[in-house]
Amino acid sequence: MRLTTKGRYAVTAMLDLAMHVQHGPTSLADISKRQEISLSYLEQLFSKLRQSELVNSVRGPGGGYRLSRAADEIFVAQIIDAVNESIDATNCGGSGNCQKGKVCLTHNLWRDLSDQIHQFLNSISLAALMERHDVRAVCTRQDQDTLSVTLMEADHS
Amino acid sequence: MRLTTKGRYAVTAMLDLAMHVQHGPTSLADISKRQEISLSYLEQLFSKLRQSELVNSVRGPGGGYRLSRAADEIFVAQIIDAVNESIDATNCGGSGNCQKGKVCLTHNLWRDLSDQIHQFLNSISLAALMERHDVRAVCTRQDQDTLSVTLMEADHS
DNA sequence: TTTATACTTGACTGTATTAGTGGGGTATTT
DNA sequence: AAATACCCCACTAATACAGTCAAGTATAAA
Repeated sequence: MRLTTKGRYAVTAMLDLAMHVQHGPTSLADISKRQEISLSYLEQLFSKLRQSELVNSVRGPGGGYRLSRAADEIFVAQIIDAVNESIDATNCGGSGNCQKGKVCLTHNLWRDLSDQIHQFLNSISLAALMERHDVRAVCTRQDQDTLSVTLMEADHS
Repeated sequence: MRLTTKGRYAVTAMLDLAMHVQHGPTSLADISKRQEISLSYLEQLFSKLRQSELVNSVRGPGGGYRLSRAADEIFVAQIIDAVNESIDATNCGGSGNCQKGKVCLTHNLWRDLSDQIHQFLNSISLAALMERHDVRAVCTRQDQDTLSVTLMEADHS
């Protein structure tokens, strides 16, 4: 099992998308600035998120990505799954053939752990995250930070 | 966060140790046979388990390892910790400086997840695992398998 | 119709960690 | 003394992450 920057980036980006629905489609460039994630890397992640039908894309100027369904119908576990971070903690991938076709000594422990984590992450929707005060505060801060950066860039040109 | 073969091996080996206390110290060679873990790799893991004072070693013939305290005082989380598999799911290691010294958009989500996992793994002792029927069944199977292997080897010589 | 925007795809690279190997030790019992 | 088993260090192959680069295609606006 692995939970690394990859899955964290994916969830962060999806939450960013959810927090900016009111401005129409969100470009990866915007997400990249706000969340400080490499644009090219975001492209890879969104390719997978699109394949899993978690987002829709709109091409051309003013385009970007949109959530493919309501924020209360998208759960953290689905996002992590989409970018291929397995939540499974067993060695055998849950099949139970860890030792010569039979279960190993600790198979059920890892199965229980996997269930626990999955249950937790599957109980949290993007909508639930959006309602959190800490999330709203960070979002406001990020919007102001990137706004002032944009103004400074305009100033220089 | 990472939970791989490394942590699984460590827990499995510790449980094996716990299940064979009645025969005195358990050699790594025995664990290696029963659990199908490379002996050299086990040595590395037990070096760390020893540093964390989870096991004691007895040198010389008939020697091996022993749990350093009762099985109901050793918890799965401690074992995984001992071999350096971090249970922390945040990017910042829990410090909260993920984005320019402040928290990132999803920091608290990962903190909550880490708490959840830690709570779960810290609630399970080796003693609790030993009582499980599935664990006892696998243990019996392994003892018989390695016993017959030993007999066959004696037969050939 | 041109042009800029922004998505799309694929190949490629550096780095870190895991998982495992191998060889030399040292301590202790028989 | 010889066998056992811990102890320690250096090394390797494979894998996956994280990121880069480059060449496209689709579309809206000018």
